[in-house]
Amino acid sequence: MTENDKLTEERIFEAATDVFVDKGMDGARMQDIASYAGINKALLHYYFRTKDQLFNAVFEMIARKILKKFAPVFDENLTIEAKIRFFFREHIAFLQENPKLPGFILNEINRNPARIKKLLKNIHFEKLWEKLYEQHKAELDNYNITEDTMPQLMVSIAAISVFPFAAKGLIEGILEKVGLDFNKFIEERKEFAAAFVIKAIKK
Amino acid sequence: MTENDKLTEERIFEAATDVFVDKGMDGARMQDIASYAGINKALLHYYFRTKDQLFNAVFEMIARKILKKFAPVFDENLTIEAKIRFFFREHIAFLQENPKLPGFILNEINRNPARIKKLLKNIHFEKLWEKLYEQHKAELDNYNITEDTMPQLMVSIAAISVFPFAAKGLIEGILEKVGLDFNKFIEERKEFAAAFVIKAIKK
DNA sequence: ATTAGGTTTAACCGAATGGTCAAAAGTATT
DNA sequence: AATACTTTTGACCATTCGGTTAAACCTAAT
Repeated sequence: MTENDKLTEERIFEAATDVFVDKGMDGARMQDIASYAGINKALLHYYFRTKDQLFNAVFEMIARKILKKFAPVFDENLTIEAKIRFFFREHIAFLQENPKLPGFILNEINRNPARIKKLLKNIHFEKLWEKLYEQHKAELDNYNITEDTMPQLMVSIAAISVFPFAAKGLIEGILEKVGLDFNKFIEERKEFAAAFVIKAIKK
Repeated sequence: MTENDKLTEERIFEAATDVFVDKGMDGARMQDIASYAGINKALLHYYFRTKDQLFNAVFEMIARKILKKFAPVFDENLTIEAKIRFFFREHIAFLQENPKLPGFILNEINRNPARIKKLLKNIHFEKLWEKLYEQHKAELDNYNITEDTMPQLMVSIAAISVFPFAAKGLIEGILEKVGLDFNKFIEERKEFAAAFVIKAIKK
């Protein structure tokens, strides 16, 4: 029973994840999720009372998954440059396996900015900030990184990693027209991005 | 009459633009657009037969508007560095006035990747490419730009400019938590981004 | 004043959608 | 086998939504 339970609920959850990520909250249909999970629509409401509830469960799971991917940046004991290389390699690899996540997340943040504030509440950026600073204090003399430009740098790094996936349709289209392959472009990007950023910040 | 015509149709179009950009195709409601334009819902269908037709009109207008903003990069007679500075200054300024466009465009591209291919059909990237190369042939010795890395560079530049707006809700939330203001962050970004990219590509 | 044209509206329609319900089916306990 | 409980289903409901229609309204020409 409890075994079968888990199976059904899990099947629903996975189906919901697929459909929501693909169509977004507004575009997703409960019937689609049910069909995709191979069950009756009423059973959806039996396990997750409303569409909102189901969506929230999916969204939170995905958000947690993503935040987890960022964590190593603050933990790993590496030099600045090694960390940058590590980040792009791991993060882009993650996005290669989940190429639709950026578009989904960005869109849903736009649709409901309040939700994200709730998620951010439990993260103490000042602490992470200080931790990061402590880790690399000695190195910083060799780089053009100040307290002012740090947020700019972080956003730029995120942008360089995430944007190609958020704009996949567009970039894929353009690359195709000049005879290039999106997947190869992404594969090369892991190295390019790291070198690019390192060069930009080095004194 | 024809004066009033223009006024009504224009009012509808502007209302539709606002609502579509805000809610996306799936989230937008014809009734909302009608109310926003101060007219009856039936009148919407009188001027634009279907929701799809209205949406396509809005989308194409916006796409054209954006592409126009990119054009100067290929025309202006400036050095590479001046062009990069010019681009970030102008493009970010444009996004400051239209902060919701990136999210809208990216989301709709995801929803219907076929549409973008149709739009790209009329743009000949190979020609723009060559034109750009001709313009800066003499300068290129001073920069680490090759045929291989050119697409990576272009995407990175776009990413650095567009991403903060596409992820506005998220970035705003994080900046707030460390006592920073999004608008100021963006204002400073014009200069930072240019310096960052120039430093990254300089030999 | 009447006619003819486009413009605007209220009322309505059918399909789709999120959600409910009562009954059926399945399972475990006694 | 009977009982009690959970899971699953088909049928159904209320509302929302894109879209239609016929009539009212407005304006200009005759």
